[in-house]
Amino acid sequence: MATTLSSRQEQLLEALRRAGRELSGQDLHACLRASATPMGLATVYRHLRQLQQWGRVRCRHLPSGEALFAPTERDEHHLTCVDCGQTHRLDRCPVHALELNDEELRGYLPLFHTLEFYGLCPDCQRRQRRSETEVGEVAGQATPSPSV
Amino acid sequence: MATTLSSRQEQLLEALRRAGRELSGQDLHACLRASATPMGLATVYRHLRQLQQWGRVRCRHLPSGEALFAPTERDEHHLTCVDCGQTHRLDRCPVHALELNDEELRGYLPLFHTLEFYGLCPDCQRRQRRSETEVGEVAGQATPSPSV
DNA sequence: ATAATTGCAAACACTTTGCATTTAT
DNA sequence: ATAAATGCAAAGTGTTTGCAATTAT
Repeated sequence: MATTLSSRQEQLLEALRRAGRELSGQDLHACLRASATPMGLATVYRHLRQLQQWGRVRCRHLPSGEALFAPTERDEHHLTCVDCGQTHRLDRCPVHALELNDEELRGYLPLFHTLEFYGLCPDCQRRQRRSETEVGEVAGQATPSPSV
Repeated sequence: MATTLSSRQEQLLEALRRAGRELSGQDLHACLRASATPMGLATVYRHLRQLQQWGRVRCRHLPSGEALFAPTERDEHHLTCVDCGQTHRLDRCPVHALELNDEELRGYLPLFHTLEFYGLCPDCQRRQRRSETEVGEVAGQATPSPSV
């Protein structure tokens, strides 16, 4: 496993740790362009990719497509509204207890996982309910099964 | 919950069901441009977004950034190599038994979740091991904790 | 007649790449 | 002296948007 990080890579990882929240590539660039050793956008992305391949950085995408990065050493799981995109961090990870068996692992060396819950936030539920009655919704279909 | 799908939306959903695997927006466009009622790329994306907001379609992104869509009625979870991007579908979902408590749910109406495991596939493990000894790796760091 | 849907092409945002320059070995 | 890392700007990719034309109500 590639292990010795370059100073640039340490710099990126440190920025992610300091931020305490997920950052986009552009965020990181903005962060680091101001630093003592400014980093160009291309370099940010080049190292992010490498760090991802080494399993040191994870990346998730919002419904909007925006990619957010975080160090894998920090567990990050979320509850996201499929409508407005608002997300909340989950404090506990319901998967910790779970394991994949050998057959499922297919020889993979597990590094990390992501668990994202999607639903409708209260506001969007209200908004959708409102617009339905306005439009005079007809053909009722079963409420989406709340089997998270 | 918006429920009455337009014929275009049905068409998209049907294509995703028929495919039996995740498709990209471009895939869908390719699929449907040939159909009896060809669909433009913009329309594909417009409806995909709507279907996502309604919780009928889920989307995940490969490490490459490519977005893949599937109907939410089909459970799709994966094991992905962070290095080469190869992914395998998981047959069972280890999360089914789990639930979020009310406090965690924050009033959300749960629609679906995604659970993605990331690691190194056997090939990439070998390749990395090889290149390390070649280069003469020094500063050893703990193997990434296999806590999936 | 009015409103909603569509396709096309242009616009867009984010990411990657080519290449000349700089920095490290 | 040789190789690796960097920044810049250009190119690329997938997705979104503006708008005029079409279709449905």
